[in-house]
Amino acid sequence: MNADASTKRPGGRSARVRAAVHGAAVALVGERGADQVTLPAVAERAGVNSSTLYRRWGTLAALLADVARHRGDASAPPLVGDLRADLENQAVWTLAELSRPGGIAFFRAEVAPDVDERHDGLRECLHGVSERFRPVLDTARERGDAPPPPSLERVLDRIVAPLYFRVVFSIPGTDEAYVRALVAGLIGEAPLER
Amino acid sequence: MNADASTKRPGGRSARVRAAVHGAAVALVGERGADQVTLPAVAERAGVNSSTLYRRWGTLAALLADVARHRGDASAPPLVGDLRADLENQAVWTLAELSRPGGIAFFRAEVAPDVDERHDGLRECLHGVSERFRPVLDTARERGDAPPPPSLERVLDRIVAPLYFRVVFSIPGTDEAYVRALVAGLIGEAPLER
DNA sequence: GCGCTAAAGCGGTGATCTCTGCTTTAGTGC
DNA sequence: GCACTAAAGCAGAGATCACCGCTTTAGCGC
Repeated sequence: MNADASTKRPGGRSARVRAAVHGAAVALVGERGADQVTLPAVAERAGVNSSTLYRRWGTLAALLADVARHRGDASAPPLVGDLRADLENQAVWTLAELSRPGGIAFFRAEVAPDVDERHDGLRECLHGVSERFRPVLDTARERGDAPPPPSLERVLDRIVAPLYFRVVFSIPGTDEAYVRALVAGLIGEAPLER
Repeated sequence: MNADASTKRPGGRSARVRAAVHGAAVALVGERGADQVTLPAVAERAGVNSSTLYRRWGTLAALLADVARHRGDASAPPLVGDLRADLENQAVWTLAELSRPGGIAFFRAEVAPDVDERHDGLRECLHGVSERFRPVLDTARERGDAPPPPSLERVLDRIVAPLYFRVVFSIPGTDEAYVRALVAGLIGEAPLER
């Protein structure tokens, strides 16, 4: 569970192993699905001894959760200062992240861990999503936008939830245009009725 | 894979075994979580030999998908002929079904099966949800309701998706009142702003 | 360079799972 | 009732996984 890159010895080897393992995990989950992946399999693909994985991560769920956490760090789009644009950007990025090979698999992994840790994984995942949208709404409110921005809860219901739902069920037509329609439906001047 | 109750010999014993296995699966998933359940464990709880499970279902995912399919058959609420009431009833029932112990676990099981069958499981699950709401909209349309009912896609986005999302992330306050607010937000005369 | 030590590698062990050939039980049609 | 056979039970083999003591490697501070 402690898998901070910055714990004790972040130098060469640990970091290399970490990177190799993360890469192998992403690859395997992408091509087999999270259910068909085991720690030994990841270890072999990464060219690393499996005992290392058991020591550093303990369980597959913990490893996948770790991967998910550090996935797409520092790639989130910046705020531009316009509510509609920012909502669209964050939503499009969220959609893209979910749609990446194994995207939902990692989402599921974070949701899935053993019953004890399940709640933590869930909270963390939801927190991550929320924190991507909260600044958007906060700055809009501080800016004093004409119609005050919707609540975070509403954004989750009207934008994030449909995205997750549609990606999980791979409903066709879930693209950028659809995201824009969702945003438009939420903050008014809905152009196209879907 | 083929697990129709009505294949070759639906008589006494097969049906009993089937029921025992389904019950054991529900119990175990409910108390341990789907990840901690194995076919031998289900077999033992059901008082059935594990080879039977391997022969009839093959994999845990297939078993759970089978259970999910036959879960809550014939318990869905009837149509009363009023769009709002019917939407609310179906949505409340869906929420209740998802919230049952292991509810999301079974949802996930249907979503999860090995990559080959994943698409089938997904399609079937989505189809099941859709078919609960489609009649509601169809009858409303045939009835010639004043504002025509929303599209099925819209119902999925605005009602079903938030429910799934909130149950998966166990967001508090996801109850009957919330469902009514969702419906109200969709078909107009939204009473309470959330 | 040189020790120090965190972390990775190696090998092995017990437990569990998955699957299969054969036997036995018990519905179903006559 | 009685034969027929689908389906369940039994037992065991092979594979894999989870885990752990010990050894070896290689960053890091001096």
